[in-house]
Amino acid sequence: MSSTSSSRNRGPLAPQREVGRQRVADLIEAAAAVIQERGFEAATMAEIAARAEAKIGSLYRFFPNKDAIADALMAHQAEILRTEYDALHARAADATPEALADMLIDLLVKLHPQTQGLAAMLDSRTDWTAVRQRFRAQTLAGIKTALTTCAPGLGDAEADDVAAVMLNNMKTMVGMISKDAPTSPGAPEELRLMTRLYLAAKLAPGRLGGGAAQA
Amino acid sequence: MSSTSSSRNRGPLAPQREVGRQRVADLIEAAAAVIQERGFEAATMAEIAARAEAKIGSLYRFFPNKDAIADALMAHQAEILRTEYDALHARAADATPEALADMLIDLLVKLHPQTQGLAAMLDSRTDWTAVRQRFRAQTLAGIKTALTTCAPGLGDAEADDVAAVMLNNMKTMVGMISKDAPTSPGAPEELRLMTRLYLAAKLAPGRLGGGAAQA
DNA sequence: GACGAAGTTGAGGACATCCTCAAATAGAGA
DNA sequence: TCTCTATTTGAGGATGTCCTCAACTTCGTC
Repeated sequence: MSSTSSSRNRGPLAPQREVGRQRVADLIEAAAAVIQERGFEAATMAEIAARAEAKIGSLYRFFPNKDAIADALMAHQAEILRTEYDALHARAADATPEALADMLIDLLVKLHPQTQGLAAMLDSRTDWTAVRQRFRAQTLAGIKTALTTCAPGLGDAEADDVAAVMLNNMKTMVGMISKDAPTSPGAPEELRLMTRLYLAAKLAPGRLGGGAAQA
Repeated sequence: MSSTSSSRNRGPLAPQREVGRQRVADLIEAAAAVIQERGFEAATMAEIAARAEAKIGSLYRFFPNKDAIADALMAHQAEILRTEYDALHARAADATPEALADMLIDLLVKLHPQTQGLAAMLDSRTDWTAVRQRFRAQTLAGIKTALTTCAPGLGDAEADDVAAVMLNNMKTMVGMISKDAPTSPGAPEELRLMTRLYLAAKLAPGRLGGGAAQA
């Protein structure tokens, strides 16, 4: 019954003094690091506190339980996503499909270091589908806007479909570049090539023969 | 220090009587189901035993610890992969790139139900990178062989790269089709289209204008 | 300096899970 | 039937983690 946990706990208990604000900042940073390394379940409150050079009691002063830490991290990540996609749309207006493909791919790659903690959390908890879907929807909406901004002629349903494919390509690229990924060296460039081919075919049909639109 | 756990425990303790063999089979099946539902960490020995209608002591008679169960499941999955890719290579010889794209995608989709437990395990344990990479390498080799069988002219390093991209496309398709995936309805077909476009460009260049081989 | 609120500390309660083990039972072969 | 071994059973030990709480310290304000 912890599926609604994210609504039960109102993030960190607001600190009132400067020392408290610093504590909370340190704790959040430590939590992100530990969760990224070990996953959410395996990350222990004790280790999070230790990494922030705090005692376990201090951790529990500001975060009533483990889920509250997760909530705080999520709120942080959601804000980052929002601002980044806003910035993207401005540049999507007059871009070629190939350029847009690069922009989208590079965006997630750039965001990756800050988003790693989030990914670790969403991966390690099966019962977080609601939160996961909120993030997914937010990201898909951002991509879709970029797509239709670039190619206003794209149909609505089709834009959804293309956005879904693009999101997966972006995720794949992040996975390939990620630290412990034993991918073959040329794979990222291949992925980029495929993405460009695809977006060109979808957003500027007729330029590449447009072919094979359906089996 | 449980990273070498897979080599410490020699799978299930071999049962000697028919009733024992049935127990082991039931336990493995139950373990696969529970791990798939809850993830490896959250799956408890008690629940696995209960689902197999066995007592906890019976579970520990055949599997000395939790990791032994994981090992048994992995061995099972590896065997499935091996036979399936062998079957694939026979059909890859005289296939168009588009047909090969379909074959590869449909293969993982077909395997998905049996592979779900494996995926759940590899996802929930950070310290399983060695095993994860063994599976990844095995699958990549299978894809690579299919690719070079279909297009003998493909270079060796390039085949590795293309295989990596294809594997990710296959995984993405599985994710899209999977039960709790809120993907837009046309997305799977879009992914298939992209995969076909890409393989055609790589394996039969010159047929689609070959274009944009590099930026 | 005195007061009260904010923040610190760490032992330990509550609970869940992995795993053990000794006694009981079932089944195959002599 | 008798014996020996495979298998079952389930209470409970060992361990680890989340979280509590009451005593203590620090800091801003009057």
